[in-house]
Amino acid sequence: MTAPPPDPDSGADDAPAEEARRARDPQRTRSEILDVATGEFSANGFAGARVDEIAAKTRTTKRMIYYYFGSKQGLYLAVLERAYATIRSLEQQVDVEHLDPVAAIRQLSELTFDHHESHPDFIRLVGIENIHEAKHLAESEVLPGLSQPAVSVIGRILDRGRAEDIFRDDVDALDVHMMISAFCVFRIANRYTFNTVFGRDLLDSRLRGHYRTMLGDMVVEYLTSR
Amino acid sequence: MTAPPPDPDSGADDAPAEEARRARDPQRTRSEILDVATGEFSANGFAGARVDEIAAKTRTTKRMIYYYFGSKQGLYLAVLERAYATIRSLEQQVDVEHLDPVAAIRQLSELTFDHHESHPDFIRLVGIENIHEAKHLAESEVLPGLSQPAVSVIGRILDRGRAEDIFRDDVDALDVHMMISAFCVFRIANRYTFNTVFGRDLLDSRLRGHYRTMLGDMVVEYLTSR
DNA sequence: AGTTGAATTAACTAGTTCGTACATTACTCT
DNA sequence: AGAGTAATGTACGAACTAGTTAATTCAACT
Repeated sequence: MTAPPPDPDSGADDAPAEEARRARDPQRTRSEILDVATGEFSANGFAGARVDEIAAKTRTTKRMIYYYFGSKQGLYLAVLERAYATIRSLEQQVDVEHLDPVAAIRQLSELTFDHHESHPDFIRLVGIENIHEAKHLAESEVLPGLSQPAVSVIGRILDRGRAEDIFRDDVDALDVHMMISAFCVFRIANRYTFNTVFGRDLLDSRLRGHYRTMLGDMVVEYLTSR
Repeated sequence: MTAPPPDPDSGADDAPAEEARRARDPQRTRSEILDVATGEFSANGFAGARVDEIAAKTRTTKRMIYYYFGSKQGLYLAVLERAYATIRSLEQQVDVEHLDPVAAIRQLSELTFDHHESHPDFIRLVGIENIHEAKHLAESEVLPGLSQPAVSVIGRILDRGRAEDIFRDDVDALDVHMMISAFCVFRIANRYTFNTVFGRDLLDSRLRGHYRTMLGDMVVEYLTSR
């Protein structure tokens, strides 16, 4: 039996007193472990990541990892959950109401493009989780209900576009989400093999603008055709 | 010092005599190891796959794996190389010359769609290799020169389409290849997390036709716009 | 038949890796 | 101040894993 885990969120009122001291700061210890673990898991996969290595890169010890997260799997799940929680804010940023449908869908595409580019760790974690057929993610209790907003934003854009009779009506919001994600994820996730096999770095900064507009064009042209 | 590895391809004339007997068949032993290893690596990742487990699922022993492939990495690379070699035949099947550009690019899209759907192992291996930043693949000596045909087929289609003035001219063959692959790969690779998060199985057989035409439409509409 | 070398098998080893038992320190509340 | 609890450090071990040593079997050739 391990000691009972502490309260995950015991008040956000972190006393700003004594910045220099670092002892006894569970909040910070927890998040520091998660930060390091995110990097290690995304770089080495679940089996490839080493608990000892994660501990070594932290200012705490391995004991703390087990104290807070119980097991390697528990830590991995916590990393996944935090990563998914981070992404949910994306779709909310789209200014759906004040843009016409075409501009809105293009903005959504570009926001997704930017977000994925700046969160490669998340994409790798998702890839790793898919190798394991999402069996860890399936056990998460905080995940459900995290995705509705993402889809409903797209749904509203589609509805408006159809009301104006400029969007095709044989796809739903999830299809569009998939289409955009596929493009953005592939560019990040398959960067290395693509470069090795075809000799082109999809993340070359000179190509960034090209691929960004290419994505927007692709989605818009597809939706407005017919 | 290990014994020198045998000739990888010493004649394909397998004597059909004595089907029942299985002793002393290096050709077969080798390929059986590769078959099992492909499954194990794609299911568990490089670090997660167990050499003992691979050996156990074969009719040979672990020593044979080291005899033929030298190391776990050597086996993994051999698996990768064989998987990539399998895929190269795809683009050759497109009937570029006898179809108009639009029909040709649609056929290519659908062939890619079908191929990826029937080779999930390959896609998972590529994903795993990307987690390791393609460092294993980079050491392959048989890989270079395997990808040109794939791209040149698309290049010829694009050229014809532009000669007829029906294709846009701000993308090259690699871009189109990327666009098609992204869609097909995402559908397979992210199947599990997508289903867990959004509750839709991208590989549901009832959705297959929908996504297949969606891909073709997407590529064609994009290329023919403007 | 006898020799040679490739193919195969079983048992072993040296090094990791996750997880824990136990001891200790800091903080909080009365 | 003192008791009780939360947080942390150290050291260790049981289980596992990649890779090896060494002995054995088989097939082909002379």
